[in-house]
Amino acid sequence: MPELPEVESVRRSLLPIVGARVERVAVRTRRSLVVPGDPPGGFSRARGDVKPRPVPRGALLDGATIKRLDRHGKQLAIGSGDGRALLIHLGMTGRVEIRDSPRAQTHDHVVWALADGRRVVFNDARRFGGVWALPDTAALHARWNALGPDALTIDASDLRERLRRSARPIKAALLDQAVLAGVGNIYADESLHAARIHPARLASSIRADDAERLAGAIRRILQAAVDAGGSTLRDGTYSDASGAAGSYATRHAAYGRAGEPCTRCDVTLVSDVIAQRTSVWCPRCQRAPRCV
DNA sequence: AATTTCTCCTGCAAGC
DNA sequence: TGCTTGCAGGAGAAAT
Repeated sequence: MPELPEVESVRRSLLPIVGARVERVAVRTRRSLVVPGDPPGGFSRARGDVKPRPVPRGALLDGATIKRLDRHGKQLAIGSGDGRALLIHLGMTGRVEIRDSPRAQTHDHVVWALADGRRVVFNDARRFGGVWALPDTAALHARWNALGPDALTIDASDLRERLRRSARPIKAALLDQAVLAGVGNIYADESLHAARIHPARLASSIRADDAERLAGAIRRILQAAVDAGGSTLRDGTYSDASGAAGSYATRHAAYGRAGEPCTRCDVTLVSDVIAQRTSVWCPRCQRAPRCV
């Protein structure tokens, strides 16, 4: 499942399309696309029989030259340089691929045909992801300003300030993109394990020393995962734009390891649902809060 | 206002 | 072998 390291790996692997011109765009699944004027939450979540609006010419960068690739948290922006941008959420199973072959694949939803013959494809089996057509830089800034700071550079005092007034489990707060942008279920469990913090502890109980360990763990783990090209799980769902898998899954200490020994103390890792997400932790290293 | 629950969707694994 | 069932989960909307 793509989180910050996977999205950053996708961004880097897409760099070879900077400078290319988009000749034409094919929308195969309108529901994976949101253009200005679509209902809140995107066309796919509209109630009733809402007729999809046509996609305005140029909204998907057709005719434009790709100038920049940016990322904030788990969101990727492909910009044309004149302010128009494509904002891409990978959701659970979303992929952006550069292909030489024109052959369509199952779950291809949007295809950008470049003037040099390559194709950039948004493919998403589970369709939790999508592409947002943004008309100008203000639209992109509005979306990204609504998110917390990028997790790769979070500092301890900022993190603590953001958690201080929250009566949720720390796990829920870390998954909230308005608190911190980029952490999902894998890296939340990895960071909490490294920082020795129980996932059910109240966010407001995080003290300065906890925040110091947690912010440091988040930055260190995310950077290591970026360096490894992200986490490709056994199901193989994730790979970058060139099809390369990431190797960080071999270094997971908590995620997916319930029932296995803790890498730090050998005690068997346990698992339960916290904040509506399967969570794995070490009952010795990450001490439980009183009422759990 | 803050927090939790519901919902979307498909592929895969386990069980019979 | 082929069916059913359960599970995985990001994040917006709806409910509490």
